[in-house]
Amino acid sequence: MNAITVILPIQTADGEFLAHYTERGLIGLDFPRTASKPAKEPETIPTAVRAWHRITASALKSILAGKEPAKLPPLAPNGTAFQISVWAALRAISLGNTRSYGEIAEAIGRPKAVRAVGGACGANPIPVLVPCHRILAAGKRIGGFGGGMAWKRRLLAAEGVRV
DNA sequence: AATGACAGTCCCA
DNA sequence: TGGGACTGTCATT
Repeated sequence: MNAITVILPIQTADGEFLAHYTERGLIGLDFPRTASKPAKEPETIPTAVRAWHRITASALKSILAGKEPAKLPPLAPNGTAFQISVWAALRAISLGNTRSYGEIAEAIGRPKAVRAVGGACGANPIPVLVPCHRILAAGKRIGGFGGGMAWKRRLLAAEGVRV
């Protein structure tokens, strides 16, 4: 495996996100940092990555504006088999809808691994596009969020979700 | 190799 | 309202 990695910035009204790519697709998306570091751009950015990045930027801005993105880049997050299955289940949730941690656990065939689903959500390397923010605790309580509760509330508000 | 902590949930008192 | 069991992953010991 070639193991190229490209990190490209995305400017939004909420700050500068950083998108991480390998030759397989998007592997990570960082929330804006308080201490902003410069994005690392190699001399030669593969043509495919440029194309993916346009799609990523468009999709990110769409969701922040509360609109379902027309298209997503190839998503290739690294993780355990359990985490991959959780993230796949998250992607099936459309904008403006929510699930509970328990519902995700059931959907992947591990109904008792509710706690672990929370862990997998927290480990999600591609927040927003892989909608970990659409997972609420039982009874529509807000639950937690790795990127900070402010972001979870911000994203849910954009999608018109009330908790 | 074992333990503790965690973005949860159900059960039973 | 509160404590215990259950579960996958990671940091720490």
